[in-house]
Amino acid sequence: MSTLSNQIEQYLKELLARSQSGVLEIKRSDLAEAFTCVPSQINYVLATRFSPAQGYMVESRRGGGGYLRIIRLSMEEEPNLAALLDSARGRRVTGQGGEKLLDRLTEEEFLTGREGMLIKALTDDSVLKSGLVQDGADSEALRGRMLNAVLQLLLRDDFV
Amino acid sequence: MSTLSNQIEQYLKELLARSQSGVLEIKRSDLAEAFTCVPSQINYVLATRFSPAQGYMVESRRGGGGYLRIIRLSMEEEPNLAALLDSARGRRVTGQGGEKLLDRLTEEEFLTGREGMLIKALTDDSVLKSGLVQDGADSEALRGRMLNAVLQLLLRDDFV
DNA sequence: TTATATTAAAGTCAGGGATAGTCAAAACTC
DNA sequence: GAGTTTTGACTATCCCTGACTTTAATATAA
Repeated sequence: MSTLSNQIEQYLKELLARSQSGVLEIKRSDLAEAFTCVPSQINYVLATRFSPAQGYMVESRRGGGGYLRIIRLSMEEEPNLAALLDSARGRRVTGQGGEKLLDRLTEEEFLTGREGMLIKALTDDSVLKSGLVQDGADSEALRGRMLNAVLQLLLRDDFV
Repeated sequence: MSTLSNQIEQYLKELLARSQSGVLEIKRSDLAEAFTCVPSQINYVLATRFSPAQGYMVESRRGGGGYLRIIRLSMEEEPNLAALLDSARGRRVTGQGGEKLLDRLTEEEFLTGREGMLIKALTDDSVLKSGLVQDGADSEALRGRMLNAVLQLLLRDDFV
């Protein structure tokens, strides 16, 4: 009844649930062989069912000794962060808006003072807008992606 | 899980950690025999994991009585950090290059593990290269400016 | 003693193997 | 027919090997 993609999804989520650390490492080729499908099928499953919006993120490595690493995000444990991530998805963020968010994250102790300063420095207009005209154009979109990456990282189960 | 290269890397780093002087001298042929591989495998490991950018220097000698000498470069003193900043000014930095630099700054304890992870996430290709920007070139210039900003911040007297 | 040959290292580089990623077309489901 | 799933051809990245080159020490010859 269930599609192959659903089966693979269930299998991965079961392994992940058992894993305790919230991290699952597996070889794409093994997985594909176990389910008798082409390897790229796995990428489809990951893309459609293990996105950050769905509470997961995926890292990987190619070449000999390559792997997939699926990481669970603590959406339930940190509803405030999860809500922020959700509302920030795909948003452009101004310099001021970014500072506000970072101050808030620092105040609520999701970030240390140093971390807040570092991220502010990295997301400052003086860094994102180079002398070149074109770069500056969508610096706010870039800042949005950057802050999104921060929120995602803070939600990682294995981020201590 | 681990590739041969990883194992050799770990082995060498362990020996290096045990040697108080930060210098390790070893014969390439012995090492290759110990790990049952061709000698040139060792060169691959040295090139990919013990580069100057990663905080190591390798000297060697051919012929009878030849050897490899791996030297751990320490950044204990601030002048070295300043020198790093100087050499990085205006430079474009690849994703790989950025990761290596951040790993090193973390290992030398200029950054905490969390800070390193945060900055890696912020300077990742997936963040810097939007779907809209075709030019990978620009993302490397941007990464250079970002890492420069990190180094500058680390050098500030009032940055605790 | 000097020159040459031999032996014992390490270096380089190109190619093949092992993975994973991308994308568009075909196949399937509702 | 629209949306979803599945497939496979092509690409990117990392690892490992072997043939060939270079350098240094030692042995041998003149």
